[in-house]
Amino acid sequence: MAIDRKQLIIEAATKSFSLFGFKATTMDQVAKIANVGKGTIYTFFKNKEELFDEIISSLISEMKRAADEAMDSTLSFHEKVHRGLYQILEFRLKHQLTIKLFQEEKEMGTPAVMEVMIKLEDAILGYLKEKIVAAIDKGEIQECNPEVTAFIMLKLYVALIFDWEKRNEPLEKEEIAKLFEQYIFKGLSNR
Amino acid sequence: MAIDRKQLIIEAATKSFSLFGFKATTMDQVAKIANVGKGTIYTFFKNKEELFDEIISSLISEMKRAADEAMDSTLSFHEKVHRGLYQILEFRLKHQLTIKLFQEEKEMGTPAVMEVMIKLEDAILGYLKEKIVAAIDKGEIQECNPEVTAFIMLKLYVALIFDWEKRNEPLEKEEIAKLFEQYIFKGLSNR
DNA sequence: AAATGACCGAATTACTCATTTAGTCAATTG
DNA sequence: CAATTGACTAAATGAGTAATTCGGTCATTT
Repeated sequence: MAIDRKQLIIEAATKSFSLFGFKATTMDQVAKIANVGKGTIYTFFKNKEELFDEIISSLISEMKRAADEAMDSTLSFHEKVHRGLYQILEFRLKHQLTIKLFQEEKEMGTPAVMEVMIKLEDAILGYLKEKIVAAIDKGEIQECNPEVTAFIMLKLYVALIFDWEKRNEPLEKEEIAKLFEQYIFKGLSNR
Repeated sequence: MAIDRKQLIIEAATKSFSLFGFKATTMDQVAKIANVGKGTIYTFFKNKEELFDEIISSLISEMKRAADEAMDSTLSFHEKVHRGLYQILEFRLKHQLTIKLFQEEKEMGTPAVMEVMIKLEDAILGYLKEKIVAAIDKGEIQECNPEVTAFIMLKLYVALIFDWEKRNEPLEKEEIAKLFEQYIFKGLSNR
């Protein structure tokens, strides 16, 4: 079969979004990098935003997979959540595309980027919520509101990883796990 | 004695900062509202920022006073922190000036405003830290790092009061107290 | 001595117009 | 003839610039 043009376009766009962000990426540029006529892009994607969305959807899958891989079923719930969340947030910290988008969100407030960041947060919250519900069912943790609990866990992690080091020495991964246990978990655990 | 020009200037500036924010407030405007020549302002304050700083310093005192008033010594540490923090954040939510500055911080990133918001956060953290150290000394709570604990408490409260309601029904004061107890306190308390 | 407001240079804003861009579609290709 | 293309268009952008505004000063007034 001939080269997969759709894949070429996705790869080109990913590269360009990672390098220049959403706004500064032009469709002409994507077409050029992909070695494809601009019109071809529009046979696969309705518009620039849809192309962007498709890329973000894969990113979300990739994140979930990374989080799942960081856990294993022998771990306690508390260790699972710590490793999963840490993995996701580290992913955010290391991945070119997420770094660029994070920056574009706060520096320029590009609407399409804002939207996508909400989607990303929702995906993380949904993922967390799933784990929490499962843990409640198994009696690993107390009854609690899964939405609020997921929200609090995420906020705490973001605060410890991103916000704390704005004004202090960064915390080690182990310290974060310990703090998480001390503040959240000892209050949640059945034992 | 004649009218207190310094006080007039402070009142005029507070009014204008509250109404238009820091950047959009002109010294001519402050002078006009205060019924004072512009030059007079500069006999009391080195520049616009110093005038702003003095106003913020009183604001911080006012906040601390409000927090202190919301507590009484018969309360448990957990109730004290809840009431104090809630008071401070509600203050932020209701006070014209803080609302305007909060908005100016994220929408325009005015440097002078950013600086002052850091100062405000530091004041809250310092205040909290004091209460935490006292509680540790009295054996009311476990040993813990007071800086990190203050930081986590503030972040949790801000998340529950400001961030949660961006995408959900606002939480009642009682719910917030309960969540705070459930997630933070049960893990901290000696009993 | 205290207060003032006209004045100044720097910074910001309003505006304009040439350029760029997202998306279309008639022509082209294999 | 289905897939691909890039010239084309209307809309958005932003560089350049003229005009205004602003923070701060200081000679004058009270």
